[in-house]
Amino acid sequence: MNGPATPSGGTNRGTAPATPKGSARRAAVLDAAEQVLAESGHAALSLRAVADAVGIRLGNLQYYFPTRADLIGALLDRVLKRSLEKIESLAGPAGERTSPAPSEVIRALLAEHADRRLVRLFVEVWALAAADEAVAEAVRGFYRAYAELVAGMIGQARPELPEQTRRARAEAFVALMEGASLLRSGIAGGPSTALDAELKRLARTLLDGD
Amino acid sequence: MNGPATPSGGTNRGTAPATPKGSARRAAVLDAAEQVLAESGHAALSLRAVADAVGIRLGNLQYYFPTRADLIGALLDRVLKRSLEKIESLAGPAGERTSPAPSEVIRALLAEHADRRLVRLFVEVWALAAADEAVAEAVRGFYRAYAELVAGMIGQARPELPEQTRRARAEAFVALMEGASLLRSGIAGGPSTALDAELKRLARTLLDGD
DNA sequence: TGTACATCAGTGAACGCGCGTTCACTGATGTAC
DNA sequence: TGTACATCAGTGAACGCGCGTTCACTGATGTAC
Repeated sequence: MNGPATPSGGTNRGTAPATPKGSARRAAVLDAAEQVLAESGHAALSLRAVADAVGIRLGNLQYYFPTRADLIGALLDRVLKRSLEKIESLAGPAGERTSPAPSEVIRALLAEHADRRLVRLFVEVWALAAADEAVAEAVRGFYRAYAELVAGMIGQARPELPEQTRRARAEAFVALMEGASLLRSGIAGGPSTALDAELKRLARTLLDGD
Repeated sequence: MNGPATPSGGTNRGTAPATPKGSARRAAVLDAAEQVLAESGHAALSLRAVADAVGIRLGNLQYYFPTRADLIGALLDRVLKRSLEKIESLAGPAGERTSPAPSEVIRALLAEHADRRLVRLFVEVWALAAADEAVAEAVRGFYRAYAELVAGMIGQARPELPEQTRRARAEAFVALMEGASLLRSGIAGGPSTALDAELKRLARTLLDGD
């Protein structure tokens, strides 16, 4: 406690890591945080719990994420970015006509949230958004981009539809999928092949119907 | 601290109140807890915060709800019970043919979750369910009953449909409505009359279409 | 109408605990000369 | 190839705080006789 005087701590705390090891650690911390969030909810997402899960010390975790808000913010960014990339890879780039068939996209999206961990993660994200306007803005951005991609798909199948109709159908499609994730994941109901068939039928009429 | 010996505290702690005043207080506590949960999320739902909101002391609140789990459990029961009663009053009793027209039911349900406070409450309930299997069971029970009511309505409009189809359609209807609440409430998107129209169209095909 | 007593409702203080955050420090790694 | 130095990564302890819970107690209200 009475060693040589130092400047005010490290010089790079909380910024992007400059080293392979550093960025791997950072990713490992986010992985563990995701796990805790999906399994136990954000009330249980303490810095100590995450540090334990990674196997590092609290102070070390804070080298990467100085505050809890930093950790949650980075986690949120990564979850939304990853999910959007996944959807992009399923649907094809927004403006192009390289997409797979609608029924294939629907099947893939439904398969995506057979992953209960992912669904729970999103439910937590919704709850965070409900209580924090900054989070809500990020979440709305995600769903805007998601709907945009779906609207692009609809435009390929039914190019004569007016822009506004495509948009509305795309949003209804997203609503159906997100609601379905609740019903199919064990939170609000269990899996059911009859429901899946009905969802596919309905989703198809939204993508290329009428 | 050295007064006369007493038995182990009060005799009725945590059970149903026996007095008009008592049950009014109990309801006021639950009202305040709902408010805190909807506005700030369940991480902010502390016994002290609720007691402050009601204007009573912590110890007094604990006369009605000895533990946090008691409070959250009672809150959850009341929210689900109320919502189901509301849906019942909109759809008419399960077995009878006194229901209003499908389009009217859809309109009323969509109007219901124009109430952002209610939507946020449900998002918190989903998050609680995601992290607690006992809560999840109660939530699934609610959605089972909700879907049952919808299946009954479908049965009135399309009595020739097999039971399983009615059920699947009812679940898809519920999924659509719950997803729509996210998209329309500011959590995952904003209100849109074009989306509303699309949702109504889609919901009608589920209730009496084909 | 009065009195004794049980129950209901409410008070106030203390407890131990886990939390986010701050801080001084140390060891490992890279880089300039 | 060696050395000096800056930066990166990690350690360990302490802090003040709000939390759920426990507890002994008091005042208000109802009820039996």
